[in-house]
Amino acid sequence: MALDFDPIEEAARNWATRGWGGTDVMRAATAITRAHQILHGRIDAALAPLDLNFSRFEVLALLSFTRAGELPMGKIGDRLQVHAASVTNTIQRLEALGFVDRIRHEDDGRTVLARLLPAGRTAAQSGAEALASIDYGLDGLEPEDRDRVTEALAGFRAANGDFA
Amino acid sequence: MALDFDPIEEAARNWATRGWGGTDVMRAATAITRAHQILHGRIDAALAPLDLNFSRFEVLALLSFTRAGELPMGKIGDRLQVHAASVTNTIQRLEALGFVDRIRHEDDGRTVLARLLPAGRTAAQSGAEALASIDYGLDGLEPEDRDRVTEALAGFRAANGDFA
DNA sequence: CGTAGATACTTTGATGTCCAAGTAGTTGGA
DNA sequence: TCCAACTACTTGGACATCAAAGTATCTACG
Repeated sequence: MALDFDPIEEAARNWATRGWGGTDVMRAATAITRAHQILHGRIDAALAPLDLNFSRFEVLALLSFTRAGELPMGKIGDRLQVHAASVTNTIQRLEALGFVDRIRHEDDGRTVLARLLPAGRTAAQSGAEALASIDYGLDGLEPEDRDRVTEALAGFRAANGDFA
Repeated sequence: MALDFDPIEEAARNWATRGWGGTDVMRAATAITRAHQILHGRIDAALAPLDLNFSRFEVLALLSFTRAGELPMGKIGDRLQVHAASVTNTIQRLEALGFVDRIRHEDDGRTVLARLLPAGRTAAQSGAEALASIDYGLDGLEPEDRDRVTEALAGFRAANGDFA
């Protein structure tokens, strides 16, 4: 289904012809969007055999990086920048899969801790290997471009409240 | 809600510590994902007052670039790289808003053409202005970084079947 | 011709995300 | 001590996306 021209350049030409302005940012934004679509598809495909998708893997990876293997729901949302309701949903899936369970916080009755189970730790490890084996979906991005993209976008993220 | 550290660099450190490999691609992929989240949120917010979101705007823009202001549903999906069912859904919304209508193809009874209506053309114009006014969501991305991101990702997209 | 297979689109169902509202527990000031 | 405001999470509803199945139409080949 590949087109025989770059749809972004085509759109940029039309954009400029209409005098719509901001052509360079339009191109960059569209490139990011399309790259994300490709990435997301490849990553989810690689994780599917493990009953994971990217969101679920991110949670398992985050938990496996903590000392106790557990985190409050709210902290997970903060770190992964997703809505609290999405965290609830994701944790419910992981719980059904036997990868995590939920426990009450000792001192604060409002807080629910997601706790990594042995099967979840194994799944995180397998997921990391699966992602490494497909170059994290970035097969085709030249090594020197990887850091360039990372650096260019780091400034953008910082300027937009992603971190201080 | 902003963190006081870069969560990507933090994840990269943990990643490397665990010997999970592919740290540089992980950083690039995560940066693209987060940038996309920020972009998408800003773009949708800018378009919301016009009863549009990014998908709907893309369709209107695409139609406005054609000579006759109409395209088969399938072509729209090809150009925007979205599933046929999503095109059906998006066109139904745009139809309910009075921005497009659907007509039968003269020669092929299977084909449905989405046709831009005057209100839709106006909305596309307004949307383009709204996006230009927020720098297409890329406020904070330095001008010299814009083309750098576009170029770096063009190679990636081409290598992944986006276009020839 | 007639029909099997291809094509174009829609419908249905499963997922995932967000927002807004609801519930439960905590905290600080009168 | 008490209660109003705040915090943490869950629930329900709206939307968007995709996959797979269903419907209608077209085309190619015997």
